[in-house]
Amino acid sequence: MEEQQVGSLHFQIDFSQPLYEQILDQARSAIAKGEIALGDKMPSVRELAQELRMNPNTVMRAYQELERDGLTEKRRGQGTYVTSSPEHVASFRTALAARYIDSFMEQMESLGFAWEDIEKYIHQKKDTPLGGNGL
Amino acid sequence: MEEQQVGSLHFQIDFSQPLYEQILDQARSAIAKGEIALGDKMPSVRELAQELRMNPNTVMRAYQELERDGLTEKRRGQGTYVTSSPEHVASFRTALAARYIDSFMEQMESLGFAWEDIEKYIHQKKDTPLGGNGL
Amino acid sequence: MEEQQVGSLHFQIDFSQPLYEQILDQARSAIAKGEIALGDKMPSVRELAQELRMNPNTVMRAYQELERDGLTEKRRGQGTYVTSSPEHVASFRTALAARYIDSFMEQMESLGFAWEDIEKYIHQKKDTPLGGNGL
Amino acid sequence: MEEQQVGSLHFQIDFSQPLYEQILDQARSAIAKGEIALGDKMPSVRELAQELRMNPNTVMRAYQELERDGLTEKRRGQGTYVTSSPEHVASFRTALAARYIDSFMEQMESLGFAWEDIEKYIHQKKDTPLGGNGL
DNA sequence: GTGGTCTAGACCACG
DNA sequence: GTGGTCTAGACCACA
Repeated sequence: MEEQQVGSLHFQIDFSQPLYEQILDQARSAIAKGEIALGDKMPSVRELAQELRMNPNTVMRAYQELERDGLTEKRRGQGTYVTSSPEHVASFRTALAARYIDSFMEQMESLGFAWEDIEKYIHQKKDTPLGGNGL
Repeated sequence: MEEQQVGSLHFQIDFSQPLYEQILDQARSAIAKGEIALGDKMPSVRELAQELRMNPNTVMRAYQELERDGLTEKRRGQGTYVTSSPEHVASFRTALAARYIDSFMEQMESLGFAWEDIEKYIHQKKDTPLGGNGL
Repeated sequence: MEEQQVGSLHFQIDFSQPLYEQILDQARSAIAKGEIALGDKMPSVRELAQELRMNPNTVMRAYQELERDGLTEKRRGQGTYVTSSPEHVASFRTALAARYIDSFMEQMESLGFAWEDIEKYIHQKKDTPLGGNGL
Repeated sequence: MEEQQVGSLHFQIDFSQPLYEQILDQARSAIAKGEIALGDKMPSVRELAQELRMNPNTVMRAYQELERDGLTEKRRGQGTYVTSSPEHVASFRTALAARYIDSFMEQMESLGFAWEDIEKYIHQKKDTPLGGNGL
């Protein structure tokens, strides 16, 4: 469980998931939450790879995905920049949230939980761990 | 996207995930939802492999995980049976649901959504797909 | 977890071990502890198989082992009898105990525990579960 | 009865038990005893398979169990490493020892030996093999 | 290079 | 018949 600060970005890496995926998720999160400002320069692939002690290919793969997401853009000879379009970020955020929700609902449904069960759980929230009857 | 009925179990297999994982998930689901009754015999490894047109080893791997989950039990020379303990099933179900919920909440949090946002979404849901303002 | 009383013998069978092995172990135990008297008649293979709802072959296999152990003897046309020689039982008991002890010590040694650790544990016995420093 | 040195690990394989189980037991032992240091790299699946002249799948199965025990951790594309958490090792060691002890006590009890008999035996031990009177 | 998944097919123990 | 172990060898994802 490594923790690294690189510019305004903060990374926390372990070995339980693919490394490129962790970079990707955490960069997405930083952009979605505005922890790194629109239009800002991302660390270079090389720099980030060095800081995180990874192979540059691993970082590059994450950066490619970010660009495909529309969250970053490469500028020739200058590096990678966070998009300056708030719309891009917003639409990405809702699209990803939708995917998360769908997949979550599918999982819960496969265990026989209905919307109501989950809703009930959300109302209880952190106060009580999973109870007995249903959820 | 294959669909197969094997005894009281229904399988739908594609190539987007490991095969043994799909068998595992769908068998878990069938047991958790009571689609296959407690104490019932599961299809034999060979039979299921043949029906799903896959290698017996692949099916066996899924069956081993099911047993580790406490959802099934092997009887030498007789076959694989669903546990007859409702407690095992219930505790497995809540434990897995808890994992799903935690991981989902973490994902949503990483996009900057709070409990309230999700709650709000659930209240709208199904009627309206993902909206524009936040979620 | 089935429980069955057959004559003076008591069996408790589950599916976590080979069935013939459970019969064997429990019959050995009954003879070693004198729960069935020297010279007594054992249940017939058929009878025991019926009571335990097993294949007679399974029971037979256990009976063959018992005879190899010198704990029982077949009498033509009469059935299987517990040996009437206390020496046979005693020597079997010590030999088997020796095997158990050797194998146990090997296991504990493989985890880096020495005689002294085990001795210490035995002195504490059931009072305290496994503690922190060493054992 | 093969003997093989692989890195800092020593393996001794025969055909009396499943091969993967022997690898598992001996690797557990090496880790529990500190014969391989915390955080060290294990031999790769392929390397060990080649040295022990067995199929990589067989080695992999043992490695999967080791990871489930919390004794090792896989790092994608890098290899398998011994956990660097002494707590994991310690808790595994005591848990396994407890299982060994319980099962041993049950065996001895089934032969009619009590705690005191075993204690007595331990006090004699090594000097004298199994005696005649009781144990 | 690493581990992970999968297939095809053999042989074994158990009932 | 059941599940369990093992081999040989392919192909994939990740670093």
